[in-house]
Amino acid sequence: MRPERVEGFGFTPGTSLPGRLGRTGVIMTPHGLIRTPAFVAVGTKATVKAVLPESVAALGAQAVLANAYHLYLQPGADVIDAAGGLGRFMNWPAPTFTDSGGFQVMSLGVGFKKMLAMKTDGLEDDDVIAEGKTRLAQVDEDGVTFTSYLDGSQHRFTPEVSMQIQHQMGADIIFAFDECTTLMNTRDYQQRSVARTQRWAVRCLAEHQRLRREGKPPHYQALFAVVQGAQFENLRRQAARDLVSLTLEGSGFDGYGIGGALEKENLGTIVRWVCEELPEDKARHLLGISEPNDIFTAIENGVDTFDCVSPSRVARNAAVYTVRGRFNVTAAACRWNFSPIDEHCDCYTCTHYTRAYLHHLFKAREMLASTLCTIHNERFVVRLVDDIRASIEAGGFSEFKIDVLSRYYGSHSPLMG
RNA sequence: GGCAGGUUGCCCGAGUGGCCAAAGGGAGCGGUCUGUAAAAUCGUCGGCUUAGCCUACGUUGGUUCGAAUCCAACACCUGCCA
Repeated sequence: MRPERVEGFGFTPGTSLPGRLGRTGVIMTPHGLIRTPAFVAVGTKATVKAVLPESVAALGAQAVLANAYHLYLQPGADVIDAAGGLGRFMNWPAPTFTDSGGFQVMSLGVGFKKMLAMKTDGLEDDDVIAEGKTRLAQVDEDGVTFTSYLDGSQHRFTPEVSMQIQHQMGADIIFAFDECTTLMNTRDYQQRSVARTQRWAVRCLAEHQRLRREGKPPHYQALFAVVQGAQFENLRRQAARDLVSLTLEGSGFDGYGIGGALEKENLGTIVRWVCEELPEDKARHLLGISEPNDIFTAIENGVDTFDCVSPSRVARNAAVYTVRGRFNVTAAACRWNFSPIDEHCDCYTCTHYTRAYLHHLFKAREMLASTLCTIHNERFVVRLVDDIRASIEAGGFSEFKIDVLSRYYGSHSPLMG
């Protein structure tokens, strides 16, 4: 597929969901269009793990999101710059995003998921760290000190550094450097953190504009601010309003990201609070979401694009999506099952391989297992979002949502074929 | 023929009188994963009527309150000597 070449950047809303914030639209980037809602595949280290770019394109992904922190550590933003930018470097001709490293403030700072599910009572914010983990990120007002997970060396990220790195790597859409907090942090900390993320946003915008003015930009890079505020309505709304009203030299952010601690039950509510404050003519990206129910919830509450590591990570660990729910192909029930993962799926994997074969590949620890299951899972999510877009345009979103979710979360086991 | 070492749960392998249904791996079985320190990680893993009982550490017999652990014989396996 040849991406359409466009000069600037922009977002044009299309069909709206009656009475709701959800809509279709088109994001224009120098490397082509993104028809929204859209799922953006994650390729943290400039590769969607285990899959060729041609396959990523073939499964319908419109854009790829890489990570500034990871690529800064390895191979270095200068290498990517010399290669002609992120897209050229990784042989991905379509639109690209880079995340700022803000998520790593949390993931390297406190550890991960187990922690997020734990009780927070009696813990000071500084105690919030996973057992047995070493804190690899330390936040202060000016920025973050990272300890490289690769070699232990110390690195300093500030809003300015993140902008410089992301400009050097040249993705079409870049994110402001934010602090991603967890649900475990106290309300007081969340409040101080959002305020700091706002101050960082100002610095990001200023540095972004300076770099655009003084640098030699290969093309227009769009800067998205990130709305934080955890589960608190006033923090979320205020954060969104502050970012929307922020302009320097007459221009502000090109779009908005929604990030941070999201209670699963309140995902829709939180997204709605934020999107109600955001202008209609700017794109909204929800960071890190991909479960089917979350996708519907996010879209109907105003999100245009989102990304998530889950489809690919889970695929490498043998879990696959079907219209009737998720299952692990390592399950014994797959050993003699010669049907595809999902009869309804049109992906390369489902049209060529059986559950029994994938089961075998995982048991034998063959790399192709990861490749094939990633192709399937990414296709599953991309297609779901494509179908949601079509249902909005056709006026049948609600029916489609009920239909999909009742089958996906219904009692029929996907292992039964 | 002689001397020495060995035989442990599906597999490998610790354990040399009670805290041993037996460490640790692996396999098997099941789960988890939401801006990727992830080809990671957790649980389970003899049976049952499961705070208890039964069956188990090559086989048979013995010592002992008590044996995978000590003794004897036998069966196989591995070295070295003839």
